[in-house]
Amino acid sequence: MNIFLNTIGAVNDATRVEILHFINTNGEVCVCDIENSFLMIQSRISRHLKILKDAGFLKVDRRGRWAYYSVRTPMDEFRQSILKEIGSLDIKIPLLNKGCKSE
Amino acid sequence: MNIFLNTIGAVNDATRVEILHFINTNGEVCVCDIENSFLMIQSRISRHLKILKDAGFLKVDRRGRWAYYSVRTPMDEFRQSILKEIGSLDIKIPLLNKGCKSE
DNA sequence: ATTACACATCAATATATCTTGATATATTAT
DNA sequence: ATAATATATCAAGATATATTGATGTGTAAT
Repeated sequence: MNIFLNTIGAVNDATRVEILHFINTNGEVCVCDIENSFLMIQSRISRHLKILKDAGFLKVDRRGRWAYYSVRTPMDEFRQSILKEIGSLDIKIPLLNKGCKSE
Repeated sequence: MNIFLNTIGAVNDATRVEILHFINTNGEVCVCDIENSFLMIQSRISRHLKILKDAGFLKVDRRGRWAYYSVRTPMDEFRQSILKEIGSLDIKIPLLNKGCKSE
C-alpha cells in the first residue's frame, strides 16, 4: 500500500506532472534546464525531482557538476499507464530553454 | 489536468483505497454495510464514497432508503489500470458485515 | 586555495486536505 | 403526521504537503 500511495502521491501535483511530461517529451535534461524552462527557483525543482525519482518515475545520471534526469527504464506497467495517461492530457509545458552557464 | 488530478487524488488515501478494494471485492454494497464492516463513523464513509464516485470509480443506485455503491461500468482504461494495481496489492479489508437494521 | 556554478537539503511559513461531530435531508413504516 | 433509519453536508480543528530563502556539498576552472 505504501509503495502505491508513494507512486500516486508523486503525480498528485500539477507541477510534478508538468515536469514529468517535460522530461518525457524532451528526454534527458539537467536541473538547470528545467529551472530555466519553468522559471522556478532551483530548490523547488530539486525537491519535485527527488519525489519523482523516489517514486520510480525518473532516474538521475550525475556527470561532472550536472545531474541529468530522464524517465526511468525499464518501467513497470502501472507507472507506464500513468505516463501514458499524462501524455494523453493536453498539458502546456514550456519550451526547453538551456540554462547551464557553462558546459 | 484537473480531471487527472481529481482521479489520482481520489486514490491518494489509504482509507479510500481500502473502501474501493472492498467494493471491488464484494460487489454492490450499501453505505451501512461499509460503515458496519469498517467500523467507521457514517459521515467519514459518506465523504470518501462521494470522492470516489466524483472521481469516476464508483456509481450509486438509490433504492428505497438505501444507497448501493458499486464499481462503475464501463470504465476507461486508465481507471481500470488503477483498479488492477490496487487489486494486486495485498490490502487487508474487513469481512462484509451487513449493517442495515431493516431491509 | 579561491571562486563560480550545479545541485541538495533544511527550517519556517503558507496552503491544502482529512477527520470528526453536529446537523440537515430523504425515505419508509406506523 | 410522527418516528426511525439511511445518507449527505457543514464547519472546526488536526494533519499533511508545497513553497521559499538560506545554507551545505560537490565539481571544475583559475
